[in-house]
Amino acid sequence: MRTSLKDFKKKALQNPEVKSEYDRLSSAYELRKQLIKIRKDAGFTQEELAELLHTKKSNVSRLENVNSKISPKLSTIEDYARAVGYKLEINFVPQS
Amino acid sequence: MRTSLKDFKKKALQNPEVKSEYDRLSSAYELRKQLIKIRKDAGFTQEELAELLHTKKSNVSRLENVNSKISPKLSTIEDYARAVGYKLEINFVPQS
DNA sequence: TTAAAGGTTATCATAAATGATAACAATGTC
DNA sequence: GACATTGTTATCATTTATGATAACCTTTAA
Repeated sequence: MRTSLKDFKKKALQNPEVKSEYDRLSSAYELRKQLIKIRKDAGFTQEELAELLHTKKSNVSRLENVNSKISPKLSTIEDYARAVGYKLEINFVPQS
Repeated sequence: MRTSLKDFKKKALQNPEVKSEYDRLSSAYELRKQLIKIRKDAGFTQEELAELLHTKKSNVSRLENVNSKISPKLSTIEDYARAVGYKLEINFVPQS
């Protein structure tokens, strides 16, 4: 990232509105990266996982896709995690 | 509003318990208990929080209600948490 | 260069979460 | 008692996630 762009990002994040949006998007991004990671660590393809979840690979792809506009249900994430041998741990941490 | 959000945040960060070990939950039941806890800690009624979330108190009640059969969207929980001064942290932990 | 495997995208139908309204219960205060 | 405040429950409308199907892209290996 070039310096000017970095500066812009830094400045933009000082705007509370922009920052909250950034936090939301980045957390959604992180979530999907984690989903993909635990699936691959478990050795499943999307299609195999889809079968475990009684659904189709296209739906698994949509869930994992970073560009997706959806906000999944909590149970969907829980089911996904359980199918690949994980469980969800949710913490509420004070905003700083 | 009884307690301003700013006052709450300040107080929360000074509290060692809140700062060092945040609230953990594993089940939907504990999730809802935590939702109620962070709302009350922030000094909001359901109606006040509903207004912050641009919704109605009955919907907040439904979300918090332990007997509720719904599995909320991730964004709903995130919005709720942010409105009372928290953010969500989600971890995938291996099933034991 | 083919085919197969893994993943993506578009679309539509359905199920379920959420929004809104109203009536009600519980609780405390005067 | 009457009253306001807070939270609950039921219901219906609307929005949205999810299910299903099909076509497509990308990579890899034969």
